[in-house]
Amino acid sequence: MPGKKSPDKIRADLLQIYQALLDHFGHRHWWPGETPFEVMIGAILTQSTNWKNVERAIANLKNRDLLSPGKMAELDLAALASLVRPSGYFNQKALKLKAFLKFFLAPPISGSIKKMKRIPSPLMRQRLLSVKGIGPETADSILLYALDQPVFVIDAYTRRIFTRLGLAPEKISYQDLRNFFEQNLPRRAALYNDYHAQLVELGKNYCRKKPLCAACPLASSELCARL
DNA sequence: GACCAGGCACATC
DNA sequence: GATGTGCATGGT
Repeated sequence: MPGKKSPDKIRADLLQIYQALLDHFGHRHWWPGETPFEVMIGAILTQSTNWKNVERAIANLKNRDLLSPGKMAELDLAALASLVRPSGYFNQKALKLKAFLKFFLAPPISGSIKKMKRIPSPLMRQRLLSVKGIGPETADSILLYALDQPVFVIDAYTRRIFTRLGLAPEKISYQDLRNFFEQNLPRRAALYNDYHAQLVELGKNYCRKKPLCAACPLASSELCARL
């Protein structure tokens, strides 16, 4: 990060932003999902999609008792696509789910979250990225929210908010922005978990393309460059 | 009816 | 490496 600010100042700002969001929204208790497997499926389904629509898709699977790796793997592609239809891009997502299930059920993971957790996080990330349909954000969401690894998830909200705050250039790469957080925050999965969740909440409610700055929880903190 | 939502793969320059 | 495009439902 190009910065006139000292590392100490950057770290203080990052923690101050988190605290302001935590005070305003309360702990977010993410990820919304009952099991690590459900979290991973949700991570794929939520790509560029409103979470409400993902919930409908997951409900379709749950209501038919199909939200399990074995049962989903047995479904034919058209049936799976039909079930996840509400989440949008349903043909693409059915293919992505199939690719992930194949990866998840095959050795060395063999359908075991424990085995997944045992694989060192950078290697696990690399393997997730090799699955068609899993990109950087989805891989990191799985690492953080399903496997409890201290990996900071970057999404469109994170980029927009930190650009607005003047803390990141607009065209910063995924990896550079992720490094910015991981190098300036204590390496704790629980912190990364709720910090990202807070940013999504902020992004959904205030820091949209048309800024709604007046009521933003960061307005009074004098952190937002738009104020 | 336009715009947006917790991306990604692929083509092209 | 940067930029453009297809994928698609459902809410505002």
